Amino acid sequence: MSDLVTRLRRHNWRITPQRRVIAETLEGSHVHFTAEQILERAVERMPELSRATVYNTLNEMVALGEVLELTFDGRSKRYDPNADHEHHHLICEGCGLMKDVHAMADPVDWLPGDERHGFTVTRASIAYRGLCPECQAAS
Amino acid sequence: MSDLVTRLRRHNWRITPQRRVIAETLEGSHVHFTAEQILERAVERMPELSRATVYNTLNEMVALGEVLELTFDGRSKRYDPNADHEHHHLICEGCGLMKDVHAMADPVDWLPGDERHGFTVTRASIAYRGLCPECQAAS
DNA sequence: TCCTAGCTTAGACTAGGTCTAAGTCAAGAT
DNA sequence: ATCTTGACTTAGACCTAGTCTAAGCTAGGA
Ligand SMILES: [Mn+2]
Ligand SMILES: [Mn+2]
Ligand SMILES: [Zn+2]
Ligand SMILES: [Zn+2]
Repeated sequence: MSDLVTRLRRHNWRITPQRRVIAETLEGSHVHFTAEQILERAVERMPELSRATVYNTLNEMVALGEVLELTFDGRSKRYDPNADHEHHHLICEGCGLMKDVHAMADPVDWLPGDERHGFTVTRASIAYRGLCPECQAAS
Repeated sequence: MSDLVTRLRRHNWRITPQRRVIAETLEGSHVHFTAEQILERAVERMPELSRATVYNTLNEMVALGEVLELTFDGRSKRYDPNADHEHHHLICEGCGLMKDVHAMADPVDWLPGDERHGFTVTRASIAYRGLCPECQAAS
């Protein structure tokens, strides 16, 4: 019983076998998988699982606010089960490696009122970029 | 003579008629266009301009560091000629409207050393999200 | 003038993601 | 227990952003 499944259950959202496998595949990892990677892994446990269900399910979990959708490169979206812990990301520009990081301040507090253009600002995420140790050595 | 063209000239990079039209199309706007929008507009001035040249040219300007590539949604990339002024973005979750904003501090300073995982951190960008005045009224 | 490297082109191609139409399933009503 | 109905799943067609290819075009240097 994964923590993500527990959180999903609270939204009286039907936990079908397919949805459970997808959620457990996401939760089991400490990385940020693409939809295709999730399909690839989930299919090992449920071979008849379809691509459409993976995409539908991920989109629903994002809509419920229990999974984050990350789009740092222009390539595939990545899915992050860690939606209940505020955090940011550190991305290697060499190899794409992505780490969770925690900043010392909430960036929303650093946006002055006259820079808000009348918006209601609900959240902010920081993308830190640099080179990981391996890519530093390689260059 | 646009400011972006002036900056590009410094990299001894051939300013062909196509590249000039693309750069001026980008520069002339205060918004964040997609490649297709740039093609659409540039073609009004140079009808034989090709899609491939627009993509090649945008990628080169990004590689030169004179244009920023923004990927906030999982859809098309957006191009920002304002690469010489450090800034962040405020995005409406309702309609996608994107505004430039300036924070009161550099987020790199808020990332403690023990959160850097051995990376060299070179830059950080903040994506603020919320609802624009129009989308607030509509909801 | 000729050569060469770089630039541009049309259009084929790829990959990520969405949509459709048909079939399956499961919770609540009877 | 069976029925009903809406929700869920499926295969595969489809869409769109972006890349690649092969051929032709340019411009600057020898
Ligand atoms: Mn994360
Ligand atoms: Mn901008
Ligand atoms: Zn790296
Ligand atoms: Zn809006």
